[in-house]
Amino acid sequence: MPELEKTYTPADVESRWYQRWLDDKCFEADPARVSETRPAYSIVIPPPNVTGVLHMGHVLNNTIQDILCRRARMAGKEVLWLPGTDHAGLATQNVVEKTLKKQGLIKHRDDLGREKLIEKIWEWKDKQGDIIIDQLKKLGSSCDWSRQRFTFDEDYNRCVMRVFVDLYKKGLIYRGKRMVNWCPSSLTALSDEEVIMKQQKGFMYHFKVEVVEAPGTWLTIATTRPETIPGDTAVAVNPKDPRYADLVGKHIRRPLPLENQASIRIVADDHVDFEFGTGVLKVTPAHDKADFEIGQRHSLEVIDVLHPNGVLNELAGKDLAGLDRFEGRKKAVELLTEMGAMIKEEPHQNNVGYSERADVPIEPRLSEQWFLKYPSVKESQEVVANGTMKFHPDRWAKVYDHWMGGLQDWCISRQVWWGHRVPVWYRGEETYCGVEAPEGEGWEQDPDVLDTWFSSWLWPFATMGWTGDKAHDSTIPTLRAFYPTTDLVTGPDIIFFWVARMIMAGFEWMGELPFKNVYYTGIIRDKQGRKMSKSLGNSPDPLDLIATYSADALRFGIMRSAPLGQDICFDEKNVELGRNFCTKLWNAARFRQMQGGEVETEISAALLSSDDKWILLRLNTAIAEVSTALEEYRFSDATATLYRFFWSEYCDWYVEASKAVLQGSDAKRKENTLAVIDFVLGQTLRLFHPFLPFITEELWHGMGFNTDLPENQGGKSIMFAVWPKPLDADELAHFGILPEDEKTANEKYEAVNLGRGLKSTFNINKKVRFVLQPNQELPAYEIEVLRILLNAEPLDVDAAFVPTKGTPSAITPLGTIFLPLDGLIDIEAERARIGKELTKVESELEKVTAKLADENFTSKVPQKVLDEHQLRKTDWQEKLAKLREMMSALG
RNA sequence: GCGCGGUUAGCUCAGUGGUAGAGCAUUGCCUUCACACGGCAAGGGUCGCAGGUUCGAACCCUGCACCGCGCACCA
Repeated sequence: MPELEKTYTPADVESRWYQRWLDDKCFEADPARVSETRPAYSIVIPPPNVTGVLHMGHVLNNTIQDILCRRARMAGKEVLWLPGTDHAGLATQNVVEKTLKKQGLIKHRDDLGREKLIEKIWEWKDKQGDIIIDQLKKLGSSCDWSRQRFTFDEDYNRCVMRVFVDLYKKGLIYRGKRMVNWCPSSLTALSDEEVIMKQQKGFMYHFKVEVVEAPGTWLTIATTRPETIPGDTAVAVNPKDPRYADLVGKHIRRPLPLENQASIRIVADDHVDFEFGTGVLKVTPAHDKADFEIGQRHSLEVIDVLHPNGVLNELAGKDLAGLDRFEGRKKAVELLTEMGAMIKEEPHQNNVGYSERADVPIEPRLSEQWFLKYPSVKESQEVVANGTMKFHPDRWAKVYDHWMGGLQDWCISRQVWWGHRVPVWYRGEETYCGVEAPEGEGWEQDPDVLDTWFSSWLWPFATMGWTGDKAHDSTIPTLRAFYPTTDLVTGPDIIFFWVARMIMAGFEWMGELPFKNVYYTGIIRDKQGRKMSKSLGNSPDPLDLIATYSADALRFGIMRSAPLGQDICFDEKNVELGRNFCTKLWNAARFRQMQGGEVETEISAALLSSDDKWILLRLNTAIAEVSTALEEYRFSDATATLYRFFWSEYCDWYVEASKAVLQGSDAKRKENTLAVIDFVLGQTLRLFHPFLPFITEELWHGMGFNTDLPENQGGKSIMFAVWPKPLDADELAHFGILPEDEKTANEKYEAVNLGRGLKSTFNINKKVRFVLQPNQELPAYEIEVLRILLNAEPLDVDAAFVPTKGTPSAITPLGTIFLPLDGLIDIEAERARIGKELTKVESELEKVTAKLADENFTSKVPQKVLDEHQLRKTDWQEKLAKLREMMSALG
């Protein structure tokens, strides 16, 4: 056995092992190895943006995926974790444009033009695009890097084109002039999902307009957007509103623009809520979705008063033209006030749609865009509703179902340059849609590119070689072996953007669901409960954390604080705890090494102590708990079990107890104890490996646990060692372990706790004499363990012990423990201590006695509960009697 | 407005009907030959509020409050 360094140096160890795993191709999946006895397990990574930098969300998400993959490998599965990055259309173009502007190379993208800018972005991608990939490697991610994909690779682009053409031919993709969400900052259309509603504090402006046919009659209109008045082409009232019934069909004079105070119609429309505002709605078909629809119903003119960038145009009139929309609003109020039309402005809270990325209010805008009617909706909705595909936690299924039930056509075209270009060409009146450009002269391709998510939704199969040719695809080994994938791990914030669409795409082009389980992580928040974000600067840099605490520590820390489906309150303390845990593991291994070299013998049933049996039973429990927790995606429960088992049970109790043998003179027993330790440590390292891949690998080899194992079962790497199984009934019988063996040791440990309590109460911090008045026969071994755990010197066992008056004592399952204080007895202190305990026991006894005396209780309760209470009562009674005895002994 | 989640020790959270738990933090003691990134011990909670069901409720039901999120939305 090589000797372990005194201190663990994770930085060296982690980079060394990661390189070794890569060199040995440990992460590479081979479809040919998949068989009935070696099932496939696959995950596709949620591709991070190429512009991305690793943040805590990635850490959480990828640690979970890595745990699932590593656990699957140890369970003997052929594992594919398929990695890659997303070209992230607009986001990436913005980043590169900004960089170029900063470098002073361009003032505007038009300085470069489409081709050149795309070239620049590719250059940037080739240089910077792998940063996040390298960061994922630092975390220990066991992805099959030989299969790394990019959503804008040539192959992938072809997939996107095929899908577009297919949908176009099916009539599901169409082009149309519609009201869309327009981002005046990015100058592109957005999908509904990219618009986030934000509450705004603004003003409601009330202004009056005169009825043309009845001079002197005025209507009051309430609006939040007076700058759009020049675009008004009607006012609307509810047909059932008696106040205005006689005005319908008449006209009012539109106050703006001043040079064109047109007369516009008063129409009746059900959309108008007569309880809101004044019950009179100004209708601006060009700048409001609902108004546009009213306009359609009443054949109103559409007057667009805004430039695409949100600046008012000449149709807004000479006073407003050239002003930004918000400046224009102020100006419009001024103008209305000057002409005496403004009645009042009152503070008003409303919700305004913002562009998710640019964080500016979007404009509803009439424009020509490409739309998609979602395919395979029914199957996709059903597969989740009927539980064939499982969501964890399952409450997200409801959210999904609700969205799927109210699908709106998806605006898929974007007016940016970086992305998959719409595969449609025009020549005069002709339109051509195809994967390749059409033959012949004079064709011009549609300038738009596709929404990034229009490529991401193909990720599970486009990354596996899909071509769309069914006959061919069915022969592709990767697709055959690994599609559908097993688990998807992602955030609930992209359930509509990505998950739902992938499900539909899966059914549409593979005829099958893309994954069987979806695990939704929580959202990482800081200590104050705020979402972690760049702008708040409250997100720690994971790489700093790795540098300070190690990747293992970061993984363990984040898993420990990530309960199923709950947001995560991140605290660096958890990472520190992870680091401490690794140190503990390292030292526990060193302790084993210091006890001697390799053990040749098997564990001998005859030589097992009660402590050995206890730890083997606790290990059994831990294995079962961790395995179940992982199956149910309860990662924080799994780490809690590991922590408890290893730190409290193994280190604090078992290792300390085993010192009785290890420091003793019986070589055979010592050998046997070491064999138990090796067994437990070996199993423990396996259990830990998915969570702490690096230190477990280092110790696996450092302790020589790999030496006698076959190459592919732990000889080469712990990641292929067999996942532990609890000892079954036969094995337990073989070792002579009975369930009650746990109790024997537990009683001993309880006695220790009570003895230590005495010491602490009386402020004894040296080795000191204890006397045990046993209530049963105790083997010498047990006494020695007791002595060591109590740190007693000596521990006398004396059934006939007569304590000096006032000697502190404790009633334990093994008998009464005395702490003789030879002349230092503080009778008052002891009386106070016993008095306190008496009070507690009396009150407990009272409670349980009262319950048992209540016929209402005894007649209705199951026998089991009754027995429990009866037993408890006896226990308290015994304890009470002893305590009284002790009290009276004090005089 | 509709829906979802949360409310348990100072903090982060377990705990789905039968004696209120863990880790961290705090306090005290201990540098004992694996580990001070450690050991041992102690203090600390009317389980958000009000009703109800039950022999018995942190847990089940109803209502309410507060925090967070999602969807929808009226100018």
